[in-house]
Amino acid sequence: MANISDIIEQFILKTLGDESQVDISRNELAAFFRCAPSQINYVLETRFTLDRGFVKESRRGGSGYIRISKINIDEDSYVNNLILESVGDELSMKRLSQITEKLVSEEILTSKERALVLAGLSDESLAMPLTIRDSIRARAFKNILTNLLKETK
Amino acid sequence: MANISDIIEQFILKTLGDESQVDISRNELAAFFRCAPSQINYVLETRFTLDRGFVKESRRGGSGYIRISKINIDEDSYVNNLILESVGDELSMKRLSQITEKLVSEEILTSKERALVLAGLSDESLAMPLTIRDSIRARAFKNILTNLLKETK
DNA sequence: TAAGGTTTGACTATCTTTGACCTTTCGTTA
DNA sequence: TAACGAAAGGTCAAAGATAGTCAAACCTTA
Repeated sequence: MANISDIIEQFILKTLGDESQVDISRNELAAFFRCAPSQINYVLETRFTLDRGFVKESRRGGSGYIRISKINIDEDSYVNNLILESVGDELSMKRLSQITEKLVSEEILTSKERALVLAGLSDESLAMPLTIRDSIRARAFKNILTNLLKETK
Repeated sequence: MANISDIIEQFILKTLGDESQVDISRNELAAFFRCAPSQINYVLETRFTLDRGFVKESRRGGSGYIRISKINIDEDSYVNNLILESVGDELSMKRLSQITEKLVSEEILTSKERALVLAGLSDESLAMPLTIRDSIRARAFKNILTNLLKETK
């Protein structure tokens, strides 16, 4: 963990703290970390994703900014939305990892439960052609989520 | 015992020492031992296997790494035995249900965790030909159990 | 000397960093 | 008030940095 992207990610998370949103200046941040401004976009794209529970808005021009907000969720409707829309017909391991990360932070899953899900639906577990792996994973994960809704009640 | 693979194996074991995990850099190690980088993969594949109690993760790109973790293979002989012997190469839903029931009664799994596993590995989740479904399920379940050992540690 | 383990290298996949060029917004000035 | 320029942020592709895969060549050993 010595690459600049991880460091910037940590910095932003720390800046966020318990707040639900934070405004940053792309150029200032880039200057502070002595990196290309587009590096900031890269960090935002790869780490502050919707799957991890972040939403971004921004504005250009004088006094422009990038605002990062944590989404706050109603448990059932969040899980419902995952099942009905967000997950879709194919699910990569990477997305699964991010989504379950968010579920843990919302205490919908424990981290042990997350680990079980990740292990059970890993590429290694689903030893089959790439073409169908992601669709099996999507289906299995949606089944798990459906089960979760049942449990809650 | 003078081949480079054995030497690298010893080196990694020594680096691990009492720690439960260690991160290595494939290229650095290869350079240090003046061997092809893929030699490192060979050593990991043949010597740091699940059966011997190791789990690996890795990341590519800038500041990539290979992380090797020891799992607690002797301590939970019941789970370990399931992995190595009882589950086998094929696993029906019925048998999975029985085994996980037992795991719940042994308090190795909570009933919610059991429900997640059953949902994720159900026939419906694993929508594929019967001929391979049970073998995929066996493999996935063994991965889950292995992970359980990792958590325990 | 056949079988199986080891070594190597070419090719591939993934993640990160950088820079050139594009677009939007705002304030100023003719 | 339209035009312009400065001050943001956005996009994209190339280059760099790692790790993974696979098969051929090589070596050891029963």
